[in-house]
Amino acid sequence: MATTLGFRPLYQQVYDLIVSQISDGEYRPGEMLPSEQQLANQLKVSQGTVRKALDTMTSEKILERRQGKGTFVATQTSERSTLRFFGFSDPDGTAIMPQNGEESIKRRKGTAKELLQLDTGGSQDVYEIARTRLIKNKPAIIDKIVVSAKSFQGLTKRSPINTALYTLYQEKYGIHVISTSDEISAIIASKSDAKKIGIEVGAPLLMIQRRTFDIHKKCVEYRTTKVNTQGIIYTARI
Amino acid sequence: MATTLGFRPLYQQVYDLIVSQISDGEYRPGEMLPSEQQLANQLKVSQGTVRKALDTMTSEKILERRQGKGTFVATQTSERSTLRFFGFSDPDGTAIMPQNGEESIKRRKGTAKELLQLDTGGSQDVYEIARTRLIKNKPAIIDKIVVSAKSFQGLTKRSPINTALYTLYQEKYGIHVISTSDEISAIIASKSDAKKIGIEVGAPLLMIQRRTFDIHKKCVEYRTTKVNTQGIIYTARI
DNA sequence: GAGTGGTCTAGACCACGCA
DNA sequence: GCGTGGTCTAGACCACTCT
Repeated sequence: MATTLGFRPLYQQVYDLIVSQISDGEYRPGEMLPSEQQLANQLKVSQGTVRKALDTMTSEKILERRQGKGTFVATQTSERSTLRFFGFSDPDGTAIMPQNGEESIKRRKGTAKELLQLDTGGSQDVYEIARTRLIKNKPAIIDKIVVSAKSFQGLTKRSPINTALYTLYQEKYGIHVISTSDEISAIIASKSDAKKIGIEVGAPLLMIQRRTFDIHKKCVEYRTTKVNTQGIIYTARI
Repeated sequence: MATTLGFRPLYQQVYDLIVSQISDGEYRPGEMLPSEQQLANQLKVSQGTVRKALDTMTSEKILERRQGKGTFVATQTSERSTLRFFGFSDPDGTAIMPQNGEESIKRRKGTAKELLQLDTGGSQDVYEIARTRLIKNKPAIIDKIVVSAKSFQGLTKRSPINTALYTLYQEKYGIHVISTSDEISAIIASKSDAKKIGIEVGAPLLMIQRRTFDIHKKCVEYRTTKVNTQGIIYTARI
């Protein structure tokens, strides 16, 4: 069955296998997986063991299960991808979907800090996406997004990026985002910040430094977001 | 076993029962629950069904299970209670534990907004705890904490509060905190803010408006925290 | 009616903690 | 060595979806 050393429970082995099949593209987003019974037969384990693996993946939002239909690889719809972890809302609580504004992408050497945060797999080059985003048609958010150039070949050619970024990562680069970690602070708008989103120098901005992790717990994106929180609220739920 | 209408799965009924026993004080924090087998016999369900309920409660941090020992009602240690949901850290990532500074508690009528957010059960009175907290012996955090007076009888007499608040809620008022929801924005320090934590008027502050929920998903606390993020970072993980 | 996931059971064996 | 939780199995029946 397994050597005692380095033993992993069967259901975790099943979990690992299916995760790697998803990240290898054997099962694509939206696609239906074989039924529990079929998987159990293929893998020579009981249905209960398969279920435990699938249930874990469901709670991690990697899969979606629908009674009477089947088990599906989760898709990142554009709404979900932005709001999935943390999102913006009106003071009255209704969710806000920022629209994309100006955007530029360039390739450059990563700074020491960026390479420390990102899991580049040895490569030194990164893409930097700079963009503004609009709330109610007014610029309110400044994003600087850094990703490994190695993992995102040809990203500059995709500009302007019209879909949500996490959707792009998934569909074009096979990167399945499952978690984020945010560091949040308050800063004063610099001259260039103020110009980009039409506020005075010295106005308060929320700064969010986010690391984004894929299905393998690898850090695939390092993002700095600055938000003018006049009339907007950043929400975190747990 | 159950009428088709209003049916709840057995494991959810078990879950509900144990949750209410914990909140009624039949099982106290730190106490050991009966074994799976004993519970199964008492409740006339299979061990697997009990396990599913206990596993859910474990993932919600209501219980802790230790192989070979037993299942225990979770306790809020003072470190965990502050850092459990979101916490403060140095720019280099090490966690910071703020110390309590000045504190005052008063009883008053709740504002419309507070009564809307809080689950007061009809009562109009609230306690407001105003306090500052120190980072590296310097005032850096301003808290305003509002709770229902009905649920927290005699709170003024407990001042100054030396333990972590969530620990107090649990030990003295039988309120078991299990989740929070934060709204975050950036503001400019007012004159009174500036005075309290020794910064200039107009400096940027992070403002966190938090609702805290107990084991019954009831909102038991509405808290406004203002943080001077010079040299401190507020961290959120998901 | 056939196929899917959802619930529930009964029983086996393993790994851990402790006396 | 005993009691605990952790893993795994095999099989039953239910509820939902689609044809």
